[in-house]
Amino acid sequence: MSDNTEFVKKLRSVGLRPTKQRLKICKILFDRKNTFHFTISDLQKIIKTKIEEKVSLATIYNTVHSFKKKGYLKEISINSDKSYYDTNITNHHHFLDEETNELLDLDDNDISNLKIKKTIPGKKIKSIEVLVKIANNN
Amino acid sequence: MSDNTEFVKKLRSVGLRPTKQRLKICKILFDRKNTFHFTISDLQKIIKTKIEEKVSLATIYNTVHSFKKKGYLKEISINSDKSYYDTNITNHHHFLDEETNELLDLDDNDISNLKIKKTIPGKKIKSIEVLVKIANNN
DNA sequence: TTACCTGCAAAGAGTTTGCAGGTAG
DNA sequence: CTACCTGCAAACTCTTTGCAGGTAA
Repeated sequence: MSDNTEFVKKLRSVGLRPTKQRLKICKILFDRKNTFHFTISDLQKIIKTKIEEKVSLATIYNTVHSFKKKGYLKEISINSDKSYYDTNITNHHHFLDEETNELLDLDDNDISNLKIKKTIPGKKIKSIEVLVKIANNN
Repeated sequence: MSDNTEFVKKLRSVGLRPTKQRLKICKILFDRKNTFHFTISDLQKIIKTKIEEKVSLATIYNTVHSFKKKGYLKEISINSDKSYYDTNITNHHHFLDEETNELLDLDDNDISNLKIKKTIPGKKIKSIEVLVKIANNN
């Protein structure tokens, strides 16, 4: 937390200079126990609320994109007007609550051994993402 | 084809009047053997190319949304700047080729019996969508 | 000092909406 | 005739880009 060394290393490893704006973004994204699902505007609101200083949209996009490229953030495949990101970069899937639009993690082993039986010549599988849409039980 | 009766019925069943613009959209969407994955702008281009007459964007959006609401089209969950739709409304999944950005159908039984072991109290599963990202084999 | 970064504002892309004239029933 | 529909353009939202001043190394 007060130890920014880890965040400085993280930023350098993606080729970004550790500026104070980026360190704040790091703190919000990575200084937490639980998985965090967010959109860019969620992140912007949190920065505005929790932190005395403003960080411009351009900087937020740029930083999030760099983390995503390096694999420190995952982009979640749901159809939405916005892009959703996830700080949980392990192999896992999602519930999407259609009522509240909330995302919930679904562990890889909460799914019976998922296997794709069809193959495409000359192509290999890069990732498998499962989205389970849920709604109220009535 | 020359028999529009089916399309007229389809349009009425979603609460839309069978206008000539909408019948053209129907012809493109539903008068085909194979599944059709498209974006609104794909559809617009096809209309412009194959059909002598112009159909406005507003009409295309409105018609596609009505079909989707009624379940005659499925929206595919991928993260993209655009929305993708699918004329295959059976239970199935997709390959997404990361090289070409093309979508390919993946039959439900091309996936080993998919089962979600985790449940959320008070919620039930509405749908399960699997997206398999593929890329060149090198 | 140099290369990179920031904030701002403008520009882009996809989608939605308001409205005046047109058409199905 | 009435309600609904069409095309157009403007408006909106999210995202990207250009640029002038600022900062890390």
